[in-house]
This record gives sequence, C-alpha cells and structure tokens, in this order.
Amino acid sequence: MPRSGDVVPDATVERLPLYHQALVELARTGETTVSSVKLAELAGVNAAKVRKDLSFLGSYGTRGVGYDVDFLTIQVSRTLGLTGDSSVVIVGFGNLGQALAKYGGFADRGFPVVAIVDADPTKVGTAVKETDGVVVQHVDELAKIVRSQGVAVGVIATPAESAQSAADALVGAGVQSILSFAPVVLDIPETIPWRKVDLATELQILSFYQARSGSLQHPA
Amino acid sequence: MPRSGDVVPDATVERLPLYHQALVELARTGETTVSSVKLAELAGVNAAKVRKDLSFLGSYGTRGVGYDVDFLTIQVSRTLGLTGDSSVVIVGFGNLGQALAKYGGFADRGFPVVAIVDADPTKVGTAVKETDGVVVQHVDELAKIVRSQGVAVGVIATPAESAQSAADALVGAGVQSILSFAPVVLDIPETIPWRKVDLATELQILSFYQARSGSLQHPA
DNA sequence: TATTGCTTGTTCTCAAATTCACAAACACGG
DNA sequence: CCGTGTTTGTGAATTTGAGAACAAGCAATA
Ligand SMILES: NC(=O)c1ccc[n+]([C@@H]2O[C@H](COP(=O)([O-])OP(=O)(O)OC[C@H]3O[C@@H](n4cnc5c(N)ncnc54)[C@H](O)[C@@H]3O)[C@@H](O)[C@H]2O)c1
Ligand SMILES: NC(=O)c1ccc[n+]([C@@H]2O[C@H](COP(=O)([O-])OP(=O)(O)OC[C@H]3O[C@@H](n4cnc5c(N)ncnc54)[C@H](O)[C@@H]3O)[C@@H](O)[C@H]2O)c1
Repeated sequence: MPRSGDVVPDATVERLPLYHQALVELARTGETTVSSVKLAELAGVNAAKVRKDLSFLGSYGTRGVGYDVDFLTIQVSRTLGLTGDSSVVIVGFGNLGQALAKYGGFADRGFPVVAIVDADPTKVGTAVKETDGVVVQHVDELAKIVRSQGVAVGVIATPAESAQSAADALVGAGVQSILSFAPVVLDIPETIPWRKVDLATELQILSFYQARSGSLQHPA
Repeated sequence: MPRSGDVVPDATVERLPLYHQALVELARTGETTVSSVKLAELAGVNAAKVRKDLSFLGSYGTRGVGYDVDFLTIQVSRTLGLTGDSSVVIVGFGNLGQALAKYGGFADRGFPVVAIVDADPTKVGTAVKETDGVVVQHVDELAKIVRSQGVAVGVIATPAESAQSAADALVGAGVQSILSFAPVVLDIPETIPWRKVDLATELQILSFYQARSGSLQHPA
C-alpha cells in the first residue's frame, strides 16, 4: 500500500496537475464526489491509470462511491507541494513577458507574479496594473528582489542568447525552480529543477504526426 | 537495421526537434561534423539515446568521425515532415495571441503566421506589422481563410471557456493539427493531432520537484 | 443483518524506453 | 598497406509505464 512518503513516478507527477484542474472544476460545479471513470474522462486519460496514479498518494477513495472532490483536491495539492503561494519573478518584459505579466491565470493557480525585471533601461519603471501594479525593475536588482520577497520561481522570457545569463542570475539570486521559454538547453545546477516550454518544438512534433496522418493522435 | 519507412517511437519524436535545433546552431557556428557525444551535450540528453534515436531515421553517421551536420539536419527535417512551410492561424488576439503574432520565431522555424482571427469585433481590422501586416479577421471567416490560404496549423489562444468552440471551428475549417494554450482538455477527432501547452501545469510540476528538492532534476 | 451493485486498489502481463557495453567500421598517419 | 584510435550502430539487460482484469470493500436498501 503506497503512502505519501513513497516515491511518485515521474509519469504520474506529470498528470497530477491535470487531475487537480479537473477537481477544481468539479468543485466549482458543485460536485462532491467523483469516480475514476469520470475523472479520467475530464483529464483525457485512461481510468485505470487515474486509479493507479491516485493510489501513489494514498488510499483516499471509497469503493462503490468514488473520491471526495474536496479531500482529493487537498491530497493532490499537498503531493504537488501547492500548499501556499509560490511567488514568481518574470525575467524579460518583451512580447511574451508582457503577456505573461498581464495574464491572471498564474495568480489564480497559486503563482502570483510579484516582480518583473528587464535589462533594457527604457522598460524599467513600467507598471503592470493586472498584477497589482508591479513595476518593472532592472535585472541587476534581481538578487535583492528574490531575497526580500522570497521569490520561489523564475520565469525566463528573454531572447535565446540571453537565456543562460538570465538563468545564472536567477540561480545566483536563489530561486528554487525555473521555467524557461527560450528555445535553448540551459546549464543549471541539478539541485534546481527547471523546465522548458518551446513552441517551435511543439509545432514540429505536431508536424510529424500530421505527416503520419491519423496513425496516432495527441500522444502528450 | 531501421530505415526511415519504419516506425519512429514517440519518445524519439519528442526529442528530434531538440536535435534539429542543436544541428541548426552547429551549422550556424560553422561546424561540419558532430559526434553523438557532442550532440547529446547540446541537447541535454544521454549519448546512447542520441545514437539510438538517430538510428531510427537510418544509418547516417560515419564510425570514427560522427555525423555530417548538414546532411543530418536534412534527415531530421524530413522525418519530422518539415519540408516546406506550414502556415499557421492564431485564434484569439488577446494578451497571448498578440505576443505570438509579434513573435518572429515561428516563421524562422518554418511556421509563418498567415492569419489571425478573433470573436471580438473591436479587434478585427488590427494589422500586425511583425507578420507582414497580417490583419485580424473575424472568427466567422475561419473556414474561408483556412481553405483559401491552405492553413495547416491552428493555434488556440482564447480563454478556456471558448477553447472548445475554437477547436470545433478549426476542425470544421479543415486545419491539420492544433496547438492549444487553453488549460482544458479538448474533444478533437483522433485524425487530427493536437497538443496542449499549459503554463500552470508546468509550474505545478516544478513545484513537486522543488518540494522533493534535489532528489531529481529536470525530468523533461 | 444479509444481499446487491458499484467502484476502488492492486496484481499481473505486456509494451516501451533507457542504458550499457562492445563489435564493427572507418579515417588517418606512418 | 597496416595498425591505431575513435565513434557508430545495435544487441541485450534493466527500468519504467500502460492497461486489463478482478478480488476486496463499502453503501444502500430492504
Ligand atoms: N513572443 C512569443 O510569443 C514567444 C513564443 C515562443 C517563444 N518565445 C521565446 O520567448 C523569449 C522572449 O520572446 P519575446 O518575443 O518576448 O522577445 P522580446 O525581444 O520581445 O523580449 C525580450 C525581452 O528581454 C529583455 N532582455 C534581454 N536580455 C535580458 C537579460 N539578460 N536580462 C533581462 N532581460 C533581458 C529585453 O530587453 C526584452 O525586453 C524568446 O526566447 C523567444 O524565443 C516567445
Ligand atoms: N497570457 C498568457 O500569458 C497566458 C499564459 C498561459 C496560458 N494562457 C491561456 O491562453 C489563453 C488566452 O489568454 P490571454 O491572456 O491571451 O486571454 P485574453 O482574454 O487576453 O484574450 C483572449 C482573446 O480571445 C478572443 N476570443 C474569445 N472567444 C473567442 C472565440 N470563440 N473565437 C475567437 N476568439 C475568441 C477574445 O476576444 C480575446 O481577444 C487562455 O486560455 C489562457 O488561459 C495565457
């Protein structure tokens, strides 16, 4: 019987946010319990997989009934480490950085944007009303900002050629994880988890499956 | 001996864009050949994995020497189906849609944005200079646009609640693949490959590995 | 309290992916 | 033309993940 102290497989970790999202939606619509079949449908995965994934967190379902939506949400959140908010700093206030800054979906999901930095002096001083008027600061202030505000996550939205130096600055400043939109592999200490979101890569993967048309759908 | 006609594993397909990117970068810096070790380093993966992945495309290396950068680039491109350009239509000209529209990285990598649509009449008519002055059109024109311009890829940048109808419209219009930024599971025919990019999901996955600090790095 | 119907949790089997390890193959220098 | 050093391509072993199947367990109801 796996308990929450045991390891959770990587493949499961990647799906937990899907379940979390589905659970939040269920709670919003007033559902109090949910079966693995229903949850699987909402998350777009196999029901057996849902049950196995959830069993890694503990035995939180009730046979014949299903899972309690609120309780399961808490368990998934806890496993993902979504206890309190994790503040985010955005590095690079260009096209993408501005879109991210204005986007409310981060704060809604527990990742408030508390600071924005850029290397361009002409961008420093801009206030973003969507994020409670956070003002763009210079990248040289990064370490001070991270320390004083207890920033946990750094988001890199600089051009590819500046991404490594942005990463170095974030690591030096003491952030605990990094999400990068630059299409380059970063050299980051193993102690700091990081992920990359690369749109061109996504389009190229789609291109493959499109060429092999119909042979496989959405394998993500 | 696997040939290009054989199947390429999903896990390999997901990495081919990484290699492609590294190869383009190598060519830019004037390198003519590259070893699996070097390529692995650039792509951030294991060298044996690189060799096995490439072997699915065919036997294109030279023992004792490595791979010819230009030739391998062509083979990877061909496998991914990156022969000609694939035109893209962006659905939703909000924060994210505008950032995407202004971003040059799409066209650079063979995915020119040839059209943008939105449901909001006040957005219709806006011209985006970064993409050769493409003008935002109404979403009702989607089918006509896709057919007349031979659009291959649809990018969904609408709010979550409109994403399914955007997907339906794209499918109806005849696009061949879909990339969505909305944090919802879409119901799309199996014949049309689609992928989802969800930033909150990425942050939540990072949150897990951060909580289990140091036990595992960047598993993507 | 016994029965019934439903859903979980887990076991088992199969498939996919990763990694190691090394023979085969090639370039090059002497 | 032969030996040497290097790097590929791929078998084989191992790890990881997926999915089917079903016994175990609970609620509800009579
Ligand atoms: N815009 C998009 O839709 C989009 C899509 C996919 C990927 N990306 C990637 O996201 C990144 C940003 O794209 P963009 O379109 O916003 O670029 P951009 O040029 O509009 O903005 C980059 C910003 O980063 C700032 N910057 C540069 N070096 C910096 C440094 N060392 N420290 C701090 N700030 C620095 C610049 O001053 C600028 O404001 C790029 O790597 C791009 O490939 C963007
Ligand atoms: N902005 C970001 O940085 C960001 C980050 C992550 C995810 N997202 C996701 O991307 C999506 C868009 O985000 P955003 O911040 O750009 O939102 P937004 O509200 O700024 O823009 C949405 C746009 O879509 C248009 N639209 C609405 N319904 C439509 C329809 N049926 N057909 C065509 N157009 C329609 C609206 O008129 C609006 O212009 C959302 O799903 C959001 O969750 C955005």
